[in-house]
Amino acid sequence: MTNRKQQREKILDAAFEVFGSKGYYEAKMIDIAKLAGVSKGTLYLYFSSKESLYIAVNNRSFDEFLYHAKRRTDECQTFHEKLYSIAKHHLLFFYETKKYPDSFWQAPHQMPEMMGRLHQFFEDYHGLVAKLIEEQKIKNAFLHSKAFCSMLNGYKMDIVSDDDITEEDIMNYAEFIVNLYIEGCYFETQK
Amino acid sequence: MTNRKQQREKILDAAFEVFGSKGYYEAKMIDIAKLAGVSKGTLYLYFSSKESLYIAVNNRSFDEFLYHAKRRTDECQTFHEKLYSIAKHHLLFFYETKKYPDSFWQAPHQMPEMMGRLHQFFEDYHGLVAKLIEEQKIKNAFLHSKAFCSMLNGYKMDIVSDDDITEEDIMNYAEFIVNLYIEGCYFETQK
Amino acid sequence: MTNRKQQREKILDAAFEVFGSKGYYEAKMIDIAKLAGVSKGTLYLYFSSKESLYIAVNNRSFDEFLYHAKRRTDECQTFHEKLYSIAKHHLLFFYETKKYPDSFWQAPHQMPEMMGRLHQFFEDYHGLVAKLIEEQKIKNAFLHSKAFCSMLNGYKMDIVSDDDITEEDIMNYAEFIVNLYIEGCYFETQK
Amino acid sequence: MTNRKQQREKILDAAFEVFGSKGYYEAKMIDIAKLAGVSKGTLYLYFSSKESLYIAVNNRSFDEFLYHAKRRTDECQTFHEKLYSIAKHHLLFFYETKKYPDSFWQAPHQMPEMMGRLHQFFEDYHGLVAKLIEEQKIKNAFLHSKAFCSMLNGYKMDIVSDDDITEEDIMNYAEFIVNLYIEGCYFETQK
DNA sequence: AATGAATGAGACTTCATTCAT
DNA sequence: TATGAATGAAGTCTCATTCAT
Repeated sequence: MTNRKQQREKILDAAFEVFGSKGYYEAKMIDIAKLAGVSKGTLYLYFSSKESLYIAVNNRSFDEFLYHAKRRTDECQTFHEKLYSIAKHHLLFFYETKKYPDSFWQAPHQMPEMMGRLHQFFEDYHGLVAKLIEEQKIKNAFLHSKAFCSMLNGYKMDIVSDDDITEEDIMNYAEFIVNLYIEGCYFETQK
Repeated sequence: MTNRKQQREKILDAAFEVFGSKGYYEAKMIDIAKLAGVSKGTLYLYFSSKESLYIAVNNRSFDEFLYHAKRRTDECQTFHEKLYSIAKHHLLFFYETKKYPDSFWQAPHQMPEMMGRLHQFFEDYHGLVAKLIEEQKIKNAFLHSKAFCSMLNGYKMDIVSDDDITEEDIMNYAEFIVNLYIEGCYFETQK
Repeated sequence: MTNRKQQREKILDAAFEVFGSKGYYEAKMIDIAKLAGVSKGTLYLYFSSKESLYIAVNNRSFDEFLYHAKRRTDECQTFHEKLYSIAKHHLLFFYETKKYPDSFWQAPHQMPEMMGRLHQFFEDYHGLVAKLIEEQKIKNAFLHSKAFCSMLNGYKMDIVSDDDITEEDIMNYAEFIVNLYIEGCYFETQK
Repeated sequence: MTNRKQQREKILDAAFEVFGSKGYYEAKMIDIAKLAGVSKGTLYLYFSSKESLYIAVNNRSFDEFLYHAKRRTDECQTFHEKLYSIAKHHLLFFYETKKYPDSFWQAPHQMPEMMGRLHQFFEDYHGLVAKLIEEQKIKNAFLHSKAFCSMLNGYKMDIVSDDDITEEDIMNYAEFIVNLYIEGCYFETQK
């Protein structure tokens, strides 16, 4: 039924919040159940274990992230614009989910399935970005993609822990990183 | 006694291994004790709790990392060389401790003291790098530092999960990142 | 559910036995669980900690004791009868629960909540007795009450440790104390 | 050596304080050692176990109490005076050691040797008092003694928990109890 | 005689998961 | 389908006691 699907989504939403704000180990099934407005037992009707619920949450998150990343770059024309759309999307994701900082692409060790899925996500994400870079005839596009995305990642902690940060700051960050990546470190310096 | 200090180090070494390979939550005090060759109770003679042991391990790790990072850049002359020494040191740290991937500067949530210490470490590290950058008359040196170091961080996963990676690969990575940072994305491209 | 209340009572009963016969510190949660026929974890569904279970046991005991003490004195007419009903009730409580000698109104130190509750119990009990005494126009009724009840308490150890004591002995004790309290030490002596 | 005896006393003093203020179970050997100014190991050179130290502390306390009780009654003439000296001594003991309320003649269950010793103490104490009572040709002197001493015990909690109580209050209590015991409950009432 | 580092049994408590209703 | 009471394995931490120095 669509009802079953709705219930599943409700649980995933709750799990996203709880896993995201507490981390996998501090998150308790009972908290997720309460937040979803169902009983503990019901969680197990939809997901076979805490771990599989965690993986499902992440999968949904990954898919959504990639879907929007792709859609937005497709709407852009120039290389600069495309990179900028990636950067914005990436940083805004941090900004919009800053209440759930543990939801950011980390896998608890000793959880091989999740590790694999995480790898695949990065593969896909970097593949997306690498394609943009390749179009510029730049070699080692995958390496470039990792470098570029890593710079974005590096601002996560700032975004998460700075309470006063604004959406405008995010845009400036994004612009800064794109310029730095394209032109190198002296881009703001008078020659 | 020097003996007491040795014992403490022995425990810290064991804790580094276990926390580093399993992560905070999957690490068990009994495993640390066994690896250190002492009893469970002894751990508590040196550290008041699992959490404080974890923090002590990280503190030692941070201090050592910063100490060497500083020493090595001091031995270099040019800007390029200095950045390269940072990059090498950073990536080699990942490489040498790849068996303990969870030892890389992550703080479990809900552990405020550790979070604070982690912040301070990054502050110190970025301060170190920012000084190098400032000497080049580059503005927003702290932002630059975060971008540069984040690129280094971005290769962590590759280093950790690629079994065939060599020390030479590390050097090439380092060189690549320094060039990318200084010259921008077209540095290998023929104009 | 009535079931939930029954389960709670079952646990309280078991806890009364174990705490009562071993004392707070020697009592083990696992023993209480076994005696109640439930698992360790179940105890914590009904009581948040060993300490709170202990307090709950005592509260129930206090309430019951006071309830019956009051009911029985209300059925009596003369001062002598009323005191005698108190004395009987008090000593019979010792007699009937002699297998659980640690259940007698002691609070482990370092347990402030329990200490407070114990105080309140004595306040209530002495208030009950003091009212009887006041009706006799006797001054300092609270002091009298403490003296009277203390005499009863003084026989606890005899009752608990003497295996051959009978219910008749208890009655004689009670009668003795009432007479001693009312008439003074020469009540059995020929002038 | 006398030195050995001094050391022993020092430990007993410390143990009295710690056991007395925390109770047997909450008292830690390390605290006793620290307070005595010796090491943990040293405790075991003088006492074979925590339990035997506890018993030794109590034994010393019992002996001292009885010694003084006896000496003081011997100095009195009349029955009233003798009872009053007992009452004063008993209540002043509570008063002077009110910082160590757990030192008052309680034996943790599951400690048979201590239970036995406690019994013997009461036997001795009541024997002392019973002799005074017997001299008055009162029958059942032992029962009387228990009643009398129990009344004294009953004020322990007041003495311990009332911070503002004075030595004069103690004397009044003592006088009150002696009168009550001798004359009965109407002793202050106008006939 | 004195120390104090080391031990390890054992206690309380948590929580993912199950299953009767 | 949904519940939530019950389970019990497992983990952290304590502390009396020992023993090499």
